[in-house]
Amino acid sequence: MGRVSNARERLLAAITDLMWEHSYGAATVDAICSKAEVKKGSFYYFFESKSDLAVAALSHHWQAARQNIESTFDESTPPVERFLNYFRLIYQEQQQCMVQKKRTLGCPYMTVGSEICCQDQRIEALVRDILKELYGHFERTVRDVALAYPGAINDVECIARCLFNLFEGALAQVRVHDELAYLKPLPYGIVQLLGVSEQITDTELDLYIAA
Amino acid sequence: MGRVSNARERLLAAITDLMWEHSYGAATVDAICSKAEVKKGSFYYFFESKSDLAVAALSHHWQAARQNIESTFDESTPPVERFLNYFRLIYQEQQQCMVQKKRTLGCPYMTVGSEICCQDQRIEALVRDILKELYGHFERTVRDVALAYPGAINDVECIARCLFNLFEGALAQVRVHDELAYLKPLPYGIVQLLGVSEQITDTELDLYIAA
DNA sequence: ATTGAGTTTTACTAAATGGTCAACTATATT
DNA sequence: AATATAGTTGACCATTTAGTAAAACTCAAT
Repeated sequence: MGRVSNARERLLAAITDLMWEHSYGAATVDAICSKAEVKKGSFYYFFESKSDLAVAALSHHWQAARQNIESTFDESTPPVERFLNYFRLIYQEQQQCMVQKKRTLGCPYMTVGSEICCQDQRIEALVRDILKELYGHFERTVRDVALAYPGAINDVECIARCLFNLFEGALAQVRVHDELAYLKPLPYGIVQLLGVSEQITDTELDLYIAA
Repeated sequence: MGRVSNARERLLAAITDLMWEHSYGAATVDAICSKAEVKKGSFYYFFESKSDLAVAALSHHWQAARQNIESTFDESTPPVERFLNYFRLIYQEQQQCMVQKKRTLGCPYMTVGSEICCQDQRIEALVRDILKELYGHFERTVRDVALAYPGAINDVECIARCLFNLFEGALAQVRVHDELAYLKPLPYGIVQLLGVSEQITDTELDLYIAA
């Protein structure tokens, strides 16, 4: 009973956009409300605080992204390809930002996490969990590469962390410079770090970069 | 004539600390003033605006860091060692943060840049310039590695960008997780990306990681 | 000791901030 | 049609925000 509303969803979308396009600090309650076309009273009907909304929004965003990521890192795909496909996913996401927001935006979790990590403990904890879960896919996949190409990798965790850093670093660069091109070196870096550069031809790799 | 004052320097130090330890948004004029023990009137005597102070502070911080970085990347050092020494520099800096600020803080330029890149054009432009200058050292050094180990590297720029991403990614992780350990995989990643892992023994590498 | 530039201080503003509340409205169920 | 319930509204509040104005003070050189 009572009336129904999608204001909650509009608020989640609004703060996600504002945090990603600008920053958590720049996403004021007024700005969120006007973007979501929701009055402030309704804001506080659905959420206890701005920090609360941010947690819900990041969580929601991650839930949505998860499906895509899980299928990308599915074990049915050969492990090196999983990373190259994940690269393509990232590349396309940033391309879409370019079209929709006229800007590249980088990784929303890392961006918000880096801004907020000394301010809001709940957001900090959530971002850490998200990044750890994402990293988990990296480590598992590197382990599969180690099985597929014996001798190529001697320290799985070390290589997995390097790959993760490579991705996050590239996304940070892309955001700051607003330049998609900063992603292009990734496929080369991936095969080099995985020690499989001899197993994969340059033309195979170019398919991913051109994407 | 007139008196001399170090209030300007105290303000530079205060905003640098606040931006790095928290964020640009969290560094309010009042917070800066109280940290610097300077009254607001004096603030606006020395700087036109908060954004002005931020530009001056980042610039000042970079000028100070530059000397250390330039000597680390000096051509008198063998090129692979330059990267490993730069890693050590970074590691020690973060270690120092841990002692002085009870927290790791990551890369101040990337952190501020990522927060502010869609808000303040002057800060954005400055951060881009700083990051580009730092990247320049990477590219030059990779070029020297390519000369020293012929055949190891076929695309200098690509590898240089990957190394830079690796560093910045690791620093972002270190900041978000407040964990120095996230830096440890870097030396392995460096030699792997440079394709010189066969030229360098694991024990040699461990010297850098243990540092 | 006077000068005058350099610096500090206090008190102020106008706008923006996060947040509250009681009254109101729409709607699904009975 | 009545009613309970879910959602909406706009006016309001205290606080914090960046920034201003100008008087008061301090010190080095004359």
